Amino acid sequence: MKLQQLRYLVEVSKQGLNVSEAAEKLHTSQPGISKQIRLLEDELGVQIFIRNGKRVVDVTAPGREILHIAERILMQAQNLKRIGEEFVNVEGGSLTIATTHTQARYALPRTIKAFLSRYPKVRLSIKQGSPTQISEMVVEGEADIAIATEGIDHYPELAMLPCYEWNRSIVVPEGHPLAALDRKIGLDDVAAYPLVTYDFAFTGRSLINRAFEKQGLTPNVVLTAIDSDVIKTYVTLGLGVGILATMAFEPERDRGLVAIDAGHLFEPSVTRIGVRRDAYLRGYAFDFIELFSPHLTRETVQGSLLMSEPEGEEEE
Amino acid sequence: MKLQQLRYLVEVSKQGLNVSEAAEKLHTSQPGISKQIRLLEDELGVQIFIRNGKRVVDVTAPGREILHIAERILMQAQNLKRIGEEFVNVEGGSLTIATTHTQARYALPRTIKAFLSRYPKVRLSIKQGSPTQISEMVVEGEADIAIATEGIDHYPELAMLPCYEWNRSIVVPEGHPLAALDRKIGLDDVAAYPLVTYDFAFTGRSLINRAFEKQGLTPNVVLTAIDSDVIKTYVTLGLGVGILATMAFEPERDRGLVAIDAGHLFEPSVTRIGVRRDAYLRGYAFDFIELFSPHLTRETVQGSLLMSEPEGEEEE
DNA sequence: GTTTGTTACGGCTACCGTAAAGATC
DNA sequence: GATCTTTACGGTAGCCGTAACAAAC
Repeated sequence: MKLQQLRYLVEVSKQGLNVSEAAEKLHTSQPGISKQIRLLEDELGVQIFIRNGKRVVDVTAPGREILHIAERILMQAQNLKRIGEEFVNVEGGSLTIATTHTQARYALPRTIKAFLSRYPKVRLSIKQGSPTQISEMVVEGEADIAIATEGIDHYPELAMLPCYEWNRSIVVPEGHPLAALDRKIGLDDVAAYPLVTYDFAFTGRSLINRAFEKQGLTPNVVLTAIDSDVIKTYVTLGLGVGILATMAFEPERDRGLVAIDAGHLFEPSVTRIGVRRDAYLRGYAFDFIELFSPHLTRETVQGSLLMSEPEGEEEE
Repeated sequence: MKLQQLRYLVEVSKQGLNVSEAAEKLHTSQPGISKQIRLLEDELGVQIFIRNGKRVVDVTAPGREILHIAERILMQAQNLKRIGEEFVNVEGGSLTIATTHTQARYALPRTIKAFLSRYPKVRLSIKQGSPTQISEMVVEGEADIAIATEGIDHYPELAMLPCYEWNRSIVVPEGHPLAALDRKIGLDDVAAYPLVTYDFAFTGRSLINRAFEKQGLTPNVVLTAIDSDVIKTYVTLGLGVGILATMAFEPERDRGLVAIDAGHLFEPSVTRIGVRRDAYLRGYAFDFIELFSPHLTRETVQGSLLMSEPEGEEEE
């Protein structure tokens, strides 16, 4: 049994059982892959792929288990290389954070700044995307750490660590009737105006909808954006009332706008850090997490990684 | 990076950093091992072994982590082969139980009988040893399942699943004064006679000592044995009073002896099943566990395997 | 007919084992 | 001096890639 054979196997599965594409991705020839997979099947004594004549059409039952374990082996082989890098160059290396606009724009800058001055030699890169994209980046190994709110569950490979809770605010232009309200604002007050808020795939948008539904209100959402700056821009233009994360409102910068706390209108959201359970994290990655959320020490994080991984059956 | 290199690495470490012995164990040449380890070190960019001139004297810090992961990779490669066997021959295969005399003699026969009639093609073998030996057999992969009482903790590689609690009995020859006692037996009654009980390394012997100590009594142990049959033999000969597991007393067979329940004198002991967390268990292995302890279903066991593994630093 | 997977074959890498030399105890 | 590890070197297994063939959509 050789590691390459496992690599071939996993890649073929990843490419939708297409040997040719797998060969291209791995910069090698189809026949090589075909042969090595055959050899592995012979050695293990089981068919891994079901072939219809000469076409790979499915994975056998043992094949599914074998693929699962093969992935774990390859992941750990990766980890070996990382350990090497870690010790060769304790301070240097790279760290990739996958996150949403809101986190990148408002929550992370403080952490990033502290991290960069502590580890000037680490090449830090940030990838932006939807919560789903972010999770997949980490699952695929394209990013080391995911930071996002909601929308990230059923990935058995990921451990999700709660960082902090946050609430929402209603944002209106100065002089807007809602700003002059002399009582606590209610959902019905908000629902009376056209709304501007996050896109559906993002930051607990479903949570906002639920809050309205519960009171039998149907909000009139006239614009959905994936980032808070766009929302604020259109609120300034008078297009409607904005609902966004409280942290995304900066009084000094956002002149002309007024924020009204809406913590009592919507359930708080929880921002979480996600990492692959079986990935080897560099020392500075743990420090990054701790800088972002001080209660997540290295010990806490490593502890959570090993807890009850649901035995998820992954379907394509 | 190749699997063989990892195999070499782990074997050298196992053989006390002696490359020559590792070569012999693996039926290959020393130079081969030396070279491959060098190549791996080059590839990873770290020294794994510390060499004093030409002699391997220690493992570096990164080396320890690398060894740890390498072992896991090899274990999973083993698992791949097992999956092969499992599916080639669902009913056949082998299962090795490591256990103590008491379990093998009194607790297991019922389970074994049921198992053999269910899986007549499985080659079942039982290895006997002290709790420590048993645990090591499973850690080393020489046995699949350990069954023992106490004395098995700090092995981070093993998951220990509680099976049942049991109590002890005092065993005396017929006509012995303790048998005629008209009140509940006390520790002081027992301490008045010479005692025959388990060897120190076994079945909660320390627990017996503690019970006496707590009451300020110093028991006079005249004979320690590693199996219950020996204890009963000497009790029959009048050498002293026996303390053994209640299940080890069989009224029909042990004529001439009387058992007195001592559940109130000593804390109950818990018998546990131990398996390697990262081993792949054949389907029938799960069935064996469930036959032995019905509450340990396949789901329960697999669940426990993944729980909080303490990050143990293993020293040689 | 086009795409896709297997078989056949040749080149070449690199692994393994033997032999010898260097180092440590 | 004995044990142990590394270096040097030759044989060979096996991996890879090209080319041709076969099957499926």
